[in-house]
Amino acid sequence: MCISTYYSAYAHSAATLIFMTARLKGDDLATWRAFLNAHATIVGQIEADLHQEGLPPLAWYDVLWALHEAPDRRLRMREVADHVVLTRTGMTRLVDRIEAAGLLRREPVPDDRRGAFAVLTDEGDALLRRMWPVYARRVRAALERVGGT
Amino acid sequence: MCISTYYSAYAHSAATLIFMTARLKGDDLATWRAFLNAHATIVGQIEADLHQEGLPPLAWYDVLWALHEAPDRRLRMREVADHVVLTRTGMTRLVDRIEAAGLLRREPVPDDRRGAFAVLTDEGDALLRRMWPVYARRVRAALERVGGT
DNA sequence: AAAGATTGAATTATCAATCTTG
DNA sequence: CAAGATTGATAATTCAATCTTT
Repeated sequence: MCISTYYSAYAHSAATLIFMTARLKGDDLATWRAFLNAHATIVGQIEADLHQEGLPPLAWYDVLWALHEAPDRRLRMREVADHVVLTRTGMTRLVDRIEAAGLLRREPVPDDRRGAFAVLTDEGDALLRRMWPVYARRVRAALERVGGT
Repeated sequence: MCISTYYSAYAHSAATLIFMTARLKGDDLATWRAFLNAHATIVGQIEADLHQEGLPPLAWYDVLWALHEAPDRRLRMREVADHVVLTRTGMTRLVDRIEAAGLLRREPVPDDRRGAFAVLTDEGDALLRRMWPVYARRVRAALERVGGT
């Protein structure tokens, strides 16, 4: 199994993916550095493409996508932070910026007056759809290079 | 082949690693999200461990390690930036901090008076060796989980 | 007191402009 | 003018402290 499979919260989906890995020699360092290189390269390409097209960075995409997938297109602040893997405080500020751009709005939580929902707006949904092809192009290219179907 | 193999600049080494990947269905999005999750999780664990032990962050390790591997334990600023995958400007500041900590020193380049070398100091080498086991523990754990030798 | 979320101060990263040398 | 590297202004991230509600 490849590193990424184990940590996947998405491998359960209908789209089954099976990674088989054989390492002839157990050089963990080289394996890990290869992994880091792949990540930096692909993420860098995606960020460059988005910037080129005048679109927001990857972090915004992650937030918008998480909201898009959620029931009623809304998540608690805490849940957003968990999805995006960012500190709570960083999330507050990031959501501030995305909200200022009109891509999401905050709403109170009926049952719990401490909390706040982040809710995807129609504008946010529209932008998400504009970002997707740019994002997907690079991901697909990266995966084709390694021999995917 | 796994994503990471293709992008590896290290796969040429004596420690041959062969990743074979088969995806039964071509769900690139799920594959990619698995990859992102793996990266965020493992890097987060390493950073947490380093902080716990009172050691510098991963970025410092990357710089020190690159210098350690280089001939005469030195690299041009540009070369360091390439190894670590960071902007030139960010590299200047990062090297400033590491230099202030005494872990490396700048030296002029004989042939090219524009340039500067970053040279690993003995203190830097010593710290690198203290960071290594903390770093390696997590990497090894991550790779064992996916069935490596 | 603990959980959810925000704010202020300090660190770190990014963008454009600058300076020196080739 | 292009390459190597740094600097200044700006934006984003992190840490600790705060505020409200449970």
